[in-house]
Amino acid sequence: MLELSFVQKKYILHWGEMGTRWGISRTVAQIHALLYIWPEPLNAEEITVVLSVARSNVSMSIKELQGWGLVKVTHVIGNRKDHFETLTDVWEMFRIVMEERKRREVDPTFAMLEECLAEMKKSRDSDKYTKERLLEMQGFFTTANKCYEQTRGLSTSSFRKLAGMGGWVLKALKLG
Amino acid sequence: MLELSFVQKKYILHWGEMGTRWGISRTVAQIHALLYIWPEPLNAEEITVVLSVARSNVSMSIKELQGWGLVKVTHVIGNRKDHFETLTDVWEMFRIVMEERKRREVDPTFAMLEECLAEMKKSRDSDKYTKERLLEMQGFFTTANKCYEQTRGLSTSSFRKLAGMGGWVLKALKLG
DNA sequence: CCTTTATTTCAGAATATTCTGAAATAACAG
DNA sequence: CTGTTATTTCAGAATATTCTGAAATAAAGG
Repeated sequence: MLELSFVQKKYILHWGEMGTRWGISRTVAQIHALLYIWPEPLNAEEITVVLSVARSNVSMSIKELQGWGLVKVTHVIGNRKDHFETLTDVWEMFRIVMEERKRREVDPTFAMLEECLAEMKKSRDSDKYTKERLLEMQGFFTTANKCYEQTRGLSTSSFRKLAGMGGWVLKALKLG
Repeated sequence: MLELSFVQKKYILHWGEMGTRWGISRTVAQIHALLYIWPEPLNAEEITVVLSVARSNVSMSIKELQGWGLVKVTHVIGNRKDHFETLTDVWEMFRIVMEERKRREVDPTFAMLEECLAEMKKSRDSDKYTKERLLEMQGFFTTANKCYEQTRGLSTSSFRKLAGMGGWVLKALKLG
């Protein structure tokens, strides 16, 4: 019967901890970790047993992971239970999380800044300083977003190649 | 008496919301937002009043922000209260946060992976698949860290310049 | 249909986090 | 020293989040 080794437990527990520091619930992060290190797709029942959490918690957490696009359903022949698996490509995983967080947090912040500046204009708000700060923040987000756009589509191998090259930033800056 | 405009409130509330999504307490994020858009350093009492939170909460939250290196104490002549201010350079702020999160979350994860792999070696763990996954994860962190090292020291102006250039990643890859 | 198995939903319990208020401590001025 | 002002600490209240268990719903097999 499916049982975790010492190392596997360690990895899963650590991942759960990290999750909570980034606004992801412990169980969600643990399930993701489990699927990542487990060689075959697992069904909800198995996850329940291995992580010692309620069946319903597994159900909800998997929904959450599916919402992030990190977990997919598969089926095992001769077994009608849903089985779940996650990506093995970590860079791809990272890319997906970035994309989602951008959509959920960065875009709304962008919109908020836009609204604030529009509001100031409309009401002829004379607060120079606040306006300046809002513009600076908007500028940062715009610039950061441009950088992101340039790297979001990179394949794992391009990413590795890029990182392997020393000082490409300086090279790029000189070329500019 | 120090009072917030509609736009200022909107900005601060939004920032508080965003904070909670990234594991930062609401008050901590709000104080940071307030200091960011306020033209002069504020003392704890003023922050208490403006944000309607307990004096002690302000005290603890400022400690937290100082721990992140995002808030500094200053003094106003003729006033012995501590006054607080934050950076105006957003890129610098971002850099500081990245550096801290790396120290608090990425480095320990690195260590954990190292420990797991060492443990597997020592106990002659024959679980090929888990080992493979751990190595892949370690590889990702190593590569990501290299990328980070290449950009951590960039000044705001270099950062802007880089973002302004189209397709530097591709250029850099060709040069590689 | 009816039975069995699988999954989801959701109210409220359990837990974790944040925040408050009171008390302790510190810093200063006279 | 002593009184006053400023700051910090921390137990527990308030709140927010996560998780459970029971009940509802869905899906499949006969």
